[in-house]
Amino acid sequence: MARGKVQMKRIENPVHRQVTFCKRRSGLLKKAKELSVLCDAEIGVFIFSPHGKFYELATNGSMQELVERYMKVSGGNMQPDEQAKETQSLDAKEEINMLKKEIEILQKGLRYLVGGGAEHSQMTMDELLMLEKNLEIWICHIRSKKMEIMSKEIQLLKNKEGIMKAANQYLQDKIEESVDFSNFASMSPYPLTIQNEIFEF
Amino acid sequence: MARGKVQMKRIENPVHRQVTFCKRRSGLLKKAKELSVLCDAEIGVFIFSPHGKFYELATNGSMQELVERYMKVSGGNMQPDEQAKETQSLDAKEEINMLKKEIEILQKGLRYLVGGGAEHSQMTMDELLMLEKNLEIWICHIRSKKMEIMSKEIQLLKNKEGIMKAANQYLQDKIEESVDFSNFASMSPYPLTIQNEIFEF
DNA sequence: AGCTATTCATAATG
DNA sequence: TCATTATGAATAGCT
Repeated sequence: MARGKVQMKRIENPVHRQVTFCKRRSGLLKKAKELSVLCDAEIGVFIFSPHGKFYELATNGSMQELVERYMKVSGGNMQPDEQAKETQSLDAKEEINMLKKEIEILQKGLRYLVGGGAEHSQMTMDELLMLEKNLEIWICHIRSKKMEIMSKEIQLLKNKEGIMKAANQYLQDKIEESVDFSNFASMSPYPLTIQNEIFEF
Repeated sequence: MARGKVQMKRIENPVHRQVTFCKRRSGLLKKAKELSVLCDAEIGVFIFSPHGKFYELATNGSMQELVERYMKVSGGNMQPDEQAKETQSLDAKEEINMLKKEIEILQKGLRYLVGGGAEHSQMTMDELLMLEKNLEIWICHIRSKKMEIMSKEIQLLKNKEGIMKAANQYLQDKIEESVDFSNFASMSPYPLTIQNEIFEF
């Protein structure tokens, strides 16, 4: 340009840089307008100054329209973030509805259950019957669970008993053996205390 | 420009227009790049040709970033739709979190109260006993509530019965009176049907 | 900000 | 589409 060609690199002198920014910015915007008018094109320009100031030109009046059009055109190229936000918005709504439904159900159940005396003052006879039935069912579940646990414990104890008996027999045999061998008959009368030490019950 | 000043209006000749569009477009993008480099600015340019073709320049590489930055900067001017979507997204997230928390609490309560059939697989015997006891207490509450309701209904019916009896008596007396007075003895045998019309049961 | 010398962009043309 | 060129436009450096 005039009075000396400029190097295509950042102007280090801040004053120069600022001045040039001003001048060229207006030049750019003017050129953009001209192109728009002459060639019937729609043009949008963003300019962010190094100091964060923002300038824009939108030849059709609304930058939003341009941005939206840009979104459409770049379409599939929509950045993951943006696209995510888009679908997320829908997902969120669905999720909220789901959660609300779930809460409603839970609350109904809780209200039903917890009501505990005062709450079911407004419940109808039918609702009370239903609730009673449900509670009875749950009690059945609980009792069967209890039975299950107890059965397991019984089985476990039976197994232990079997093992203990076998061990007991084994020890008794040994003692009898040793009595025969060394003639210490006084060691045999207490086999049951020995097994406890072995199996750590 | 060269060889004749141009009128600042749409170039009607389509060939000229297309040529000018090409040249000026590249010129504009060049200027934009220069401004960006010289002045350390970030610049984005959209160009939509009249035929729908799309050209863009983003000095920092990503038009998306610029668009997002534009969104931020234009902030308050953000179009209702966009802004709504934005806040909606945040609101939705918050709401989801709230709802999830609520569900968690409710589930905890329900799990504690109900055990829900399968849920108490990990419950201890003590917990099961506690739960069973609670459920039995609730059933008691419900049954007493049922009794209460039934008592009230019985009382109500008894009251009605009393009223009906009194009414019946009253009517019978009247009829007897009228029999005495007008000698229509045939009207007295059906006092019970009359009371139904009066009390609308 | 305004000026001017100079470079740049580009309209017209081949 | 590409190259050339004459000319208007843009602007760097200065005040």
